[in-house]
Amino acid sequence: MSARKVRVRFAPSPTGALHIGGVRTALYNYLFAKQHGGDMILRIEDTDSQRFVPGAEEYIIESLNWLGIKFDEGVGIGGPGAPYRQSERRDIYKKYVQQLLDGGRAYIAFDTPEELDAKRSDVANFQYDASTRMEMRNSLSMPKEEVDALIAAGKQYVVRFKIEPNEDVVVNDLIRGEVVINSSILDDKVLYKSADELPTYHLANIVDDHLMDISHVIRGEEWLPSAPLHVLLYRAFEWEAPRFAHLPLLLKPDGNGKLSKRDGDRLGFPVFPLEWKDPKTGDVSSGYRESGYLPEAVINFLALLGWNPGNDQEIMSMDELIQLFSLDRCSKSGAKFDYEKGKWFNHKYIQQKSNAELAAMFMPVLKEHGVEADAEKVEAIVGLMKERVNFVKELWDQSSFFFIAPEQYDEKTAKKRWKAESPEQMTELCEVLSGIEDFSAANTEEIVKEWIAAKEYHLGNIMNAFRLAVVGESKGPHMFDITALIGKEDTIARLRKAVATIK
RNA sequence: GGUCCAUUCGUCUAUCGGUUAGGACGCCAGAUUUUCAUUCUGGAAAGAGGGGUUCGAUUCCCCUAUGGACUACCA
Repeated sequence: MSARKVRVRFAPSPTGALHIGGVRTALYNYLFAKQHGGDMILRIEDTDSQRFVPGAEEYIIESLNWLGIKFDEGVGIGGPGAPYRQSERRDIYKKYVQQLLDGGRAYIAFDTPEELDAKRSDVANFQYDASTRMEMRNSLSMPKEEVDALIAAGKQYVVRFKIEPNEDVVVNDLIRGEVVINSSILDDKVLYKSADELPTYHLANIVDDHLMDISHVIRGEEWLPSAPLHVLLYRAFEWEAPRFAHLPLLLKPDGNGKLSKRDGDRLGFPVFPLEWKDPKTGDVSSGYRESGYLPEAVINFLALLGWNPGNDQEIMSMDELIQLFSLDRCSKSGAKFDYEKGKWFNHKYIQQKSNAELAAMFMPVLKEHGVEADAEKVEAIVGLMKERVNFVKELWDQSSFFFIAPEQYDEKTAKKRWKAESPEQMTELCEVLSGIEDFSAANTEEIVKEWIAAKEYHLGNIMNAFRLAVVGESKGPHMFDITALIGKEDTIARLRKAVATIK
């Protein structure tokens, strides 16, 4: 391998929200670049003016920013290769298109899209290539004067790459090894359209990767079939081609096929990093961020979908991933998207957060429920409850009773735990509690247990009824941790209310 | 239809010719617990099929099957 400096790019098209598979591609590029001390470039491939969606570019940048995937050069940052938006590079492409034309490696074609459609429905498996191009309307089949006249008359045309047939083109893929495709199955790809004076993806991509000195092209497997075309293009320009690595696809969790936005809607999980509102339809799609995912968890989860470090380690920070990542440990086959495992990763990362950090994230949720609580109390509660949840917002379901006294009591639990003697015992318990000075968990527990022992009550019966009265159902952490947090007054009030209410 | 890529527990995957085929998620069971969770322990669960090569194939080769991607003046 050449000693070229590692430079990779993530080159999305601003046609909508960034798909989670695209995020993974960006991540692998990033990990690879950083591991080799190389550069990561963000290029926006907006050569299709038809499909441009306003806001998409900003969305992409914000998403990657949230996830901690950083760029060294590109749109929004600048750099020696600027501009990084392909629509701003028209003149550059024109020059290279002309070079191909002058060298006889490409030609001008006048066939309209309608004519081609007609031809395709007419002739089965029609392909615009060496076997058919002389029958078409182009600068190869027509006299030069006619071509010039048509152009002078303002007739729209495209420039097609002239592919020589019957040649085995070898793509050396870092993940898949040698992939050989015969050039005869390739068509004379359109490289440039006079209508909008823009190149198509293939030309723009090759020119930019060359000009930006990209050393490795790491992209989705959907590009593998066109990789030979790209190799041929590099050869036509006499440029050194970058190394290629085609990543396996992210598949639907159930059934088969590529993971799509629809699957997320259908199965109820996000396929986009951030919430996205389609400017045309107004449809809103959920995002990982809004669903309560920690960026670290999304990164870790995605990293392991198609790659592994070769041992049993699963929890890895971005820095560790950068250390451990390698293209030759990427799998070749597609990975079904396992949303359940994603949740588990989030659970793991929540456990790693400090109580203060978690409390800060929980505060807005409390506010939504109309609860005002001081940070210290929330921190303590979060510390008690975090191991039970996958998401910060689940904290509310688990711990709302800390903030709001139960309005009603779970029927099943009441039936099972509230005995005939419970009202009397709970009233007695109120007396015991009211006499306690130090209401800390340890002290309260000691005194209450002494009382239970002295009275020879059944510990389980007392505690379960106590819990029902304070929490409203049969759940929650250690009882005395709860009472210490809600305080003596509230504890007693809840007990009295339960005695008056539960039958 | 054509071309290319792929194929180990339900899912993500380990294994670079010799293993009781390992781990994780999920699932089930048990233990712990004043409840619910958590946690811990255990369990069920896999080499698509057929041919070769080899003393020996999950591993290498071929065929078949299945899945996927691509096959635009989209990326």
